[in-house]
Amino acid sequence: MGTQIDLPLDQVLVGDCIAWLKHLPPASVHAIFADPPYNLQLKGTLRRPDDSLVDGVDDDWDRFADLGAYDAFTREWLTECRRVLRKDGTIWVMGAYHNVFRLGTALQDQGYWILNDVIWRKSNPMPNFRGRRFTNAHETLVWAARGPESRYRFNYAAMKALNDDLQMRSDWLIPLCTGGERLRDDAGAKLHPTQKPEALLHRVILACTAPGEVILDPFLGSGTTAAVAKRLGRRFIGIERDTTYAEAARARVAGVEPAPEEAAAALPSKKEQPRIPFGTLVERGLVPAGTQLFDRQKRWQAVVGADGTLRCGHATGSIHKVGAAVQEAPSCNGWLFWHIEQRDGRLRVIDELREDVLRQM
Amino acid sequence: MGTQIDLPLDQVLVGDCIAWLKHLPPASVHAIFADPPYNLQLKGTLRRPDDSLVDGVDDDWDRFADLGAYDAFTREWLTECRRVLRKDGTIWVMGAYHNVFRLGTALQDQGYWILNDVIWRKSNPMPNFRGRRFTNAHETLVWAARGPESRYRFNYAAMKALNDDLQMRSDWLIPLCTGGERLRDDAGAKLHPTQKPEALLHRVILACTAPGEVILDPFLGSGTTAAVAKRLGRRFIGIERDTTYAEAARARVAGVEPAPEEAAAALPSKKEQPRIPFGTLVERGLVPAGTQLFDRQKRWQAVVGADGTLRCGHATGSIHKVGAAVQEAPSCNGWLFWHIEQRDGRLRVIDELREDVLRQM
DNA sequence: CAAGCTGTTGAATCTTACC
DNA sequence: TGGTAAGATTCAACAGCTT
Repeated sequence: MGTQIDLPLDQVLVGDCIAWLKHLPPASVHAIFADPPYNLQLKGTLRRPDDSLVDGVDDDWDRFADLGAYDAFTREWLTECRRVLRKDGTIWVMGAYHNVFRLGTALQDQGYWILNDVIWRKSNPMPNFRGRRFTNAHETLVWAARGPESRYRFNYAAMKALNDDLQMRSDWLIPLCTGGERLRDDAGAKLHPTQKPEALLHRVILACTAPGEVILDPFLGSGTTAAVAKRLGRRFIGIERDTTYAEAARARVAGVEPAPEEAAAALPSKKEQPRIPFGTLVERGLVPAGTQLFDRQKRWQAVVGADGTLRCGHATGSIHKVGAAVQEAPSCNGWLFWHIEQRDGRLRVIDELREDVLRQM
Repeated sequence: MGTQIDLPLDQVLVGDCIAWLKHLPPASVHAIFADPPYNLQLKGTLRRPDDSLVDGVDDDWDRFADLGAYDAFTREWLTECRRVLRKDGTIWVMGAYHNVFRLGTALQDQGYWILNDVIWRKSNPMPNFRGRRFTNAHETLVWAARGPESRYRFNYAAMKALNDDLQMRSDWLIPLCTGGERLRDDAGAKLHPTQKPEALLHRVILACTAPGEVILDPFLGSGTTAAVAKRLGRRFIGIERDTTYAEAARARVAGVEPAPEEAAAALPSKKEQPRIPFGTLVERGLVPAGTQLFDRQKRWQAVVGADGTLRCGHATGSIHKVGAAVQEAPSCNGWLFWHIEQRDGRLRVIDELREDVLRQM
């Protein structure tokens, strides 16, 4: 523990993270959280359907000449991180599909031992405005030990408590950082383009550190890691090369009140009520494509498509839309309107099938 | 399309996938789904998937040699896949944290263009018995085009329909393959250690192929890809080196009943429907020359010319150009902006007239 | 005050057909 | 091949205002 005396604890260091890391003593921090540039490679502009402009990440710090340059940068800071990490420490590295495969490969190549890949599922992601891909609704965190033999810390009980006494899974549902939590400049614009939600860091820090231990963030940005660390009674070392961000992080941390020691345990988790689209019943074979559906009096019949749409004469669309169309009604709850014919000839309302699926989950 | 005659369609090919891929003509398949082995073995050879390797590591294994051998194998079959893939085709590659970073990096290095990483969230994952990690509750699918300029297929409307008229997200909740769907041997043991659920392949195939197109699976295993392809009216090519699995897959496919043709077709998007110029409505008398058009709030009005142009003050041109001009917007979809006044005085959007014409064709 | 309506926004690799 | 024009495309959360 003597080396900790030399550590710049609870400080925001301004400058290049690789240079700063080289100044830190070896095997000195218990955990690292790194949210490096993603190398998004955006081209042109993107507009929403209402013609408003999307404010994409086009900052200089996210531009690299090519994948090779990005890999070289990644391997350099990861090498220094591994030197600085204690033998029993763990590292979190975060990214999206643009860069996360480079990050994971570099971690493995350097001898880190991956423990989990954790999915941050965004409850409110930005949609895909042009309809050319799936909504990119998540980011990935790779959690790794220093090596395969590491006796790392995992606060299993705390994670289970945080998840209503169920084992914490590798997929986490957490909203974007918006509203009052989002730092803003004097003009009311977001201060940092990619500020992470405190809930995410709360879970990360609680999972792999004990109170008083040191967590290092080489890309501190707006200071979420430092703020949550202080609130949870951990020590932090933050490195940030942009002076504006670093200043904002310092001010933010200064305003944080550490939680009472006994309260640093758990926040209530929001229980998730899964929504079952009709298409799910089709995919799972409960209502195969081609099945005929009927209303209760068998006045109408419709055919199920592989994509979960119904077709009845000219009407095509969701179970609700087609139900409304055939009745010439303004709206219709298709779950209660449509039925399948069972083997014994009796009708069964499809809402009961949905309940079967819900029970399985 | 002539090359398709040479393709071994709807067959299960037994043998090494790289050798078989080299025999297939270039640019011949519309989509590829690959669920490769993620085991590494000593001396660089690979064996088939086996649950036992997750944590057990041999003492004398050389980590670099093993990762290198896995990478070499990955790059070899991905190279052949890229040759066989049509210019506008897409590939799905699936893995877990042990191997998916190698897969994604290899894809990018070979020029593939990642479109999404999709998370298969398991509703019923195996718990982590020792409580040393988060429950590993997901696997990752990487979806990629052949290159950044590819004009790939994405059945956006079908995916949206499958999800109750909300954009399909990158996280999919699907149960493990269990119960009656799981293939078993005579002793009742599972036939294949990693049989994928049909619901997963249903969504994959529906997202990126049209009926009649060809999907290739170089690691067919128990044949889920082939079975779902047949049921959805797609053609398949399956490669599997284990004769037991290959035989089981053949028998499984033979028992599959294809869905009716109209059910297998995905909901066509507007882009895929034949284009109706606005002038057609004028020609056919649905919107006679001289008709006045209004926006929804009747803030502007325009007069229809005999050539299908609009005139509104100084602005003259297509319905789109004039719509954009009066709003001073960068662009405008005139079909949804302009309305005609009906006899009862109510407004009707001209897009509905276009749909009437489409139905008559 | 509650309920409802409007406008804004978030790590974005976001079009295609025709000439 | 490139240039131009047609026309397709959004979800959840929050803030601020009206009813």
